[in-house]
Amino acid sequence: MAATVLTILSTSPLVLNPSSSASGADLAGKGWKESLSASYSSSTSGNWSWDASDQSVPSTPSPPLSNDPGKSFLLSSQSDDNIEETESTHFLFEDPIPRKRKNSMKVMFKCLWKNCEKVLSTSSGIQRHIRTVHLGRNGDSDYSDGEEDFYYSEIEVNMDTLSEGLSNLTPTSPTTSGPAPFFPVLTCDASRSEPARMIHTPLSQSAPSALCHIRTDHAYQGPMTQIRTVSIGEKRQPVNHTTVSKTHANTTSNAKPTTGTRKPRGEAKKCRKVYGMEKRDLWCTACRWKKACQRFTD
DNA sequence: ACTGCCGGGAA
DNA sequence: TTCCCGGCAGT
Repeated sequence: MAATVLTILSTSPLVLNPSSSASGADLAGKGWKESLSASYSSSTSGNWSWDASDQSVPSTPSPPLSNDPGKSFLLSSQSDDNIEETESTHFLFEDPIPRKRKNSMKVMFKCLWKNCEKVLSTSSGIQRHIRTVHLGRNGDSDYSDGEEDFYYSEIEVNMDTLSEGLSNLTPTSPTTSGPAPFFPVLTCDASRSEPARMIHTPLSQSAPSALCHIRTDHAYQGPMTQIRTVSIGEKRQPVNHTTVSKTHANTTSNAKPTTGTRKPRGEAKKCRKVYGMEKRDLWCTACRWKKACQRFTD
């Protein structure tokens, strides 16, 4: 039974949903996921959850950018027939664990139950969700026989592309209008053949090239589930936007101990790396002279 | 090994 | 001033 469900889900998650527009509708009626994901941007915790089954159909065109967090919060607290939701909002404002900032990958837990692609931020949350909603167990008891493990998988969602949209305005293509035709600009549109899909969360909107990597840790789910290594978007270095705080911390704590002032080395690709030695004439002059790059500054 | 670039030198 | 490179340091 479980294997069947998993097989169906893992092989054709996209095929399932469009046909189930009716069953998706009652899920969509709750309208909580949008508000939650909307408030994601105002918080670092990222404990949002959304329903990935396609209710993003044009009939619910709620403008994703116009959500103001306050209203969203009201909405989400209003439709709280769900324990997970209150828990999510709880975490949203508590943020007990400082998350690693570095490459802002968020680990989420996705329910694999048929027609329920609920995503929660904690394993206990998803376990409880499965226990109560799908397995029909008592939600109060934390007793778990481990069966829930069959019905969810751990996924990683990359967030830094959110700021990548902003970085379009800034340095990658600087004022010198450097010829940067070598950037692999969005080579993977395959997974986005259906534009309407991407509308329903602000996350996916602001992060069009989000790298979404799904994996599972349950070996007994068989090889089928491992296929879900969907990489939406080119793995590009987020140029420039995270470096500021890092270098700042560096200079304040450690004021040039022994050697001279050596900059911590920015993480932006410079001319040499971008164009390569063979196209050295495309480098900026500074790079040609082995000076600090002027085109791709940090 | 590769990369970024400081320090210094030649033209 | 422009151009180049040795060599150091970070990755």
